[in-house]
Amino acid sequence: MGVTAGSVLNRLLCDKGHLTKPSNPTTVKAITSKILTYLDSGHLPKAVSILFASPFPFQFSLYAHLFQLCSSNRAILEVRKVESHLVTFSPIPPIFLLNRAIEAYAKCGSLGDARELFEEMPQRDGGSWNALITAYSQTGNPEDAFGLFIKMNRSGFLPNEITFASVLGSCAAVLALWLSRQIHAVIFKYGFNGNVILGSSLVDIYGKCGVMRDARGIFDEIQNPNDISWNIIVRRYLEMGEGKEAIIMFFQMFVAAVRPLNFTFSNALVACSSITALEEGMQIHGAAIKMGFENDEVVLSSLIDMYAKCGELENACAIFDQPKSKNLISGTSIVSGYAMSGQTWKAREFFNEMPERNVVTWNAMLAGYTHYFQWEEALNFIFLMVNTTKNIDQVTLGLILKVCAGLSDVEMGKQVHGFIYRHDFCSNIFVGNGLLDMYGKCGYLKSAKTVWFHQISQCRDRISWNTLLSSYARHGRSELAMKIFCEMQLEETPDEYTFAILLAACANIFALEQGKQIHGFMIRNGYTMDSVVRGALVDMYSKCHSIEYAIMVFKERASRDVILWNSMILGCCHNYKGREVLKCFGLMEDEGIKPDHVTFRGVLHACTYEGFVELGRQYFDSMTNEYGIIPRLEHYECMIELYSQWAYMDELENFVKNMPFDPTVPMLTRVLDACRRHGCLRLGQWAAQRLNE
DNA sequence: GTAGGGTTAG
Repeated sequence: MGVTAGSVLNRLLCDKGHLTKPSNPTTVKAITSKILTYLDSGHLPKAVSILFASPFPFQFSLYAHLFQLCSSNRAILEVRKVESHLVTFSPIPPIFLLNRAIEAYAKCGSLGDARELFEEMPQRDGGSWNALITAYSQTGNPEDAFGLFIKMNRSGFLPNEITFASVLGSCAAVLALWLSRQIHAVIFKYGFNGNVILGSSLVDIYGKCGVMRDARGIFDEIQNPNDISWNIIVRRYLEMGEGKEAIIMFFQMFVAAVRPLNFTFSNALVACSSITALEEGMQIHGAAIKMGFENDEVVLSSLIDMYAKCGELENACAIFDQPKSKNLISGTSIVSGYAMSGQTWKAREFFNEMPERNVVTWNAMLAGYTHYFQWEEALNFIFLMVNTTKNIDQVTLGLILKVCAGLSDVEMGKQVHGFIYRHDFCSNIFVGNGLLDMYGKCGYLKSAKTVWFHQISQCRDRISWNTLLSSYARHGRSELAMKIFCEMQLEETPDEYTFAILLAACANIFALEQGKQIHGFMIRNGYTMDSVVRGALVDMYSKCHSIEYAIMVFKERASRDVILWNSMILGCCHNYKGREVLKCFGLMEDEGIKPDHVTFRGVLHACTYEGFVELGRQYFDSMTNEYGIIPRLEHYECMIELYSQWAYMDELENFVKNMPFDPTVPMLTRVLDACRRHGCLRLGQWAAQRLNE
């Protein structure tokens, strides 16, 4: 251990004999210039080591300079030497220099030295308090910083801007909203409310605490918000899920003529991805180039990710091909972009050619396979991953569990469970919920319950409850689901997702009364009926053959997206109201809503019920020709059903023999059945032969 | 001379 601040100071105070020595200008001057030479060549320890060659004090500015250099170099031993020289040879060291020493100790990570020097100082000023409060605040000791702040006030020192900034920093670290509001009031009282830094800090805290209205109010009152202030407000909107507002504020920066930081560009671009605002993203791209960010690695990576997430893979790749763009992060963005747009094959090709990958890259690829239900590929990839890299984290485990659930492979799920147990991922809520979901989807409700009580009982959240509910609902245990819902309300507020699960549970067992009760509960408790919930309601009412109620919910509000239209269309299908389906399809188009593959499933079903064979064929053709939707397996199944049921045997034969893929077993069975019923030998023989193959 | 934000990918 070196000499601590306090002990040197004590020696100084007890033994003042050598303090009366006169200074020697020539010695001091010579050593100063030697020290400066060392500093110029970057030799801080050497410079400090010759301090004691002079038994006289140096100019104060030299000490200040040395403390600053020690801080940036984290050179604790040198701080001690400089302080030692200062207090040994200056009769009364100026307070500001000792404050610098406190700051230097703190920057070097030694709160002990900082505190000791503070305690032993013969005299303190407000700056000394500030230095120590900042020291505690910046080293992650917010409680101590608050304590010192109170002590400072009691000792009769008035806090200034610096004090408030430090204390607010601690408030932000522990989200102390209530304390922040009080300090906000005091700041106002002292007239510091025009201060940009304090204003920005308050915006930061209110934003972090989720009260964006207050945050925005303060932001609007800052007279000249600077780049950091703008960065904070954009970032906070983004974090609160208000991507649109974040982008609006970003463009406001240009009106205010403040040059954005590269991080602000990055935040704004993430905001664009979050709401797939490609148009705005491209404008930001243009602005970035105009303002000279075309070689900024952070901005380039963010641009690549924005284009990839918005489905513009060509643009993303074009930027990636620029020399400054190629790195692990942007490469991972490309993999993720291809994977999550369904082009898993391209993603894999790119993945295989990457010079380096990390766990995020691997997860991005795996997420693509799971998202598109490519279980076989996912499984092979998992084996490759386990054999290639030791890096598996909670995201990987969550995805692997998703694969187990998708394949209903509970044996593999149990093995993963063992791995989770052995590698101490048990306390991770993300993994815990994944386990719960896996057992639930595999129908192992008992195991799900064990996970529930023994693994996540301490840390369960709303997602855990929803997962448990949906595993009971999926297996027709509706009454139990309702009971669990009652328990849930004791510790979590249900969300829209909860109700969608419950309504689906009711629909599955045709529990109209309970469905109505949930509907009423939501209305009484002021839940927003978003399109997911309205879809679940339409679905429940139509499955329970209360089509009038379904229509009522459907017509309630004007905003209807494709999902809600689909719910209504499938609801009509359930009630064998084929003509209504086709009517809906027309109205939907009038509203400007583009039909998707689910819509066409409903439409083709409707044509089957009503016997509109020719119309059904026209709709099927229009999918590719007019709407750009590639027919899926289920649409081919619908057409086979349509022709089979209405005995259009020539059309059936032509259709089934010209599909772009081999007919599946259920398809051939259906064809064979139709041939038997309508006496079509040739096609029947063909189907039987294909079945035997 | 002391004070604030942020690190893009799953």
